[in-house]
Amino acid sequence: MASQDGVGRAADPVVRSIEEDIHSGELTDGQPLPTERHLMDKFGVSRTVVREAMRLLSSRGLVEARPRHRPVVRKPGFDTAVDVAGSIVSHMLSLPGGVKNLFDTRIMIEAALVRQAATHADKQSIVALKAALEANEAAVADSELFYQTDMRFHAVLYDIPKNPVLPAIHKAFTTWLAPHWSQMPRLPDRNRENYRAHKAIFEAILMRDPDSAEAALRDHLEAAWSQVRATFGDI
Amino acid sequence: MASQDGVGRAADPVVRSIEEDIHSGELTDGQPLPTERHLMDKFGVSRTVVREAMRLLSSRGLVEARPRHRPVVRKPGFDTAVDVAGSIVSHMLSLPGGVKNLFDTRIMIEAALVRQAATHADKQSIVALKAALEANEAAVADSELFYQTDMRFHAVLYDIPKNPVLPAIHKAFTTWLAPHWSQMPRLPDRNRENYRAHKAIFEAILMRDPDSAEAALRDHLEAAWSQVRATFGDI
DNA sequence: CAAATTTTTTGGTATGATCAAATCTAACAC
DNA sequence: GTGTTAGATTTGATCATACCAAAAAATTTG
Repeated sequence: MASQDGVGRAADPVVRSIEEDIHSGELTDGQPLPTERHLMDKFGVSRTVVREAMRLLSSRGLVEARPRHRPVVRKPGFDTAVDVAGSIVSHMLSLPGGVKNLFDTRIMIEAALVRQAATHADKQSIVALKAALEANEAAVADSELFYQTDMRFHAVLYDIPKNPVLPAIHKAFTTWLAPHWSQMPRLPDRNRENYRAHKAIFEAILMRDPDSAEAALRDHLEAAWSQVRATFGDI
Repeated sequence: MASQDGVGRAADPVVRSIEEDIHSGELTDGQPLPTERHLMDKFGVSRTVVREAMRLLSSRGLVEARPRHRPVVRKPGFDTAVDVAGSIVSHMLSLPGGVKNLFDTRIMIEAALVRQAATHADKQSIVALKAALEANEAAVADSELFYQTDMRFHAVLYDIPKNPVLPAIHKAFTTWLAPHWSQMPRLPDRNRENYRAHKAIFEAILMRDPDSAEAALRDHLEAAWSQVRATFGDI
């Protein structure tokens, strides 16, 4: 709830104006904003306020403010929201059970995805999934590459419904869970096991069998979780 | 992606320190932060930097900075992340298809939820769901109350897995989609129709039949979507 | 014309001042 | 003793100015 407190900040009008310009396309993606000194002229405020406005905009993901550079306009996508929420989530992941809760959510969503894939995936998606699976198989010996193809395989699942929200969710899961994953020991045996799990999922989708697909996916991710648990203990 | 650019901001150490204090419980929830002048003393930086740090913290949801008040520590929950991401998402919802994509995501997730409810819901959850359903029925004549009990019914679905991430997701959906929903005409007939849909979902869960539950839920939400569409046209 | 160098611009930070809202303090009435 | 209120003080918000170092632009140089 955005609680208004009677008085607004002086930076507010500046933010709103720039927000509108971005929204209306006046300021387009990648374009640098006017200089701070120019903006203080334009809005008749001090530089303090201009900088305050910049920071508000950047916290909303509308501009990207690299330290000593001109702020750059950035029209947000769903994944920008993930970026912004990231720092908060990472705080919560350190709470007891935080990672587990997030991982369970991932299992639930991917279970839904594979069901959807099994019932509705079009030919093109199946092809993409098959390609990802083969790349995964080819990478069994190279753990780093396997990690990437593993992520890619799951990413394809999120692409299947052709809903841009879902890839953003996938990005959220990977970036938020990665710290706990990337420290895990990588073993070819384990890679092979994971590849087989992917293959089982793929085949269930191919057979248009949502129940098997979901079961295979759950097996896979729950096994992955117990691996994590074995590595880190209770988290 | 948190792109590091060689040089860090001077506010960074301040942010990190306070972040840690909040995290470690040194600064507890609801407690006001030290004054700006005190902080500049403590960290040996100018007030500019202290204020910059405050802005960063508040953009991360770790402190709540009401305009003329002392910033207040706020230990973030998953729903804080929703708050922070909110302004971005609302920007994107105005893009063509934005609302539809979000709504489709909601359908997918709730479909997964009712499946889960049908297979794993414990007795207590069933009771809660039944209570929500009855409240919903009792409110058919009062559209405003019906709206609330409707939301409540769905909220119970998100509570069933006892995973705090899910209620946060529900909050996200409701707050982000509410603007489009709340303008809809409320009619007792429509309420009754929605109640019947809820009842069908509940009964399928009671029968431990995930397929029927999912089907009933999809019917329900897709009908709701076509109502929205009939009201607003293509969005 | 391209590369290196100088100049100008611009963002980051520090200081100090002013103002109004909050907060604290103390006098005061009941 | 308690609650209220007027006054003093603190404190956040904003402004103005200055300085520095990095970036960008302009200029010289090979």
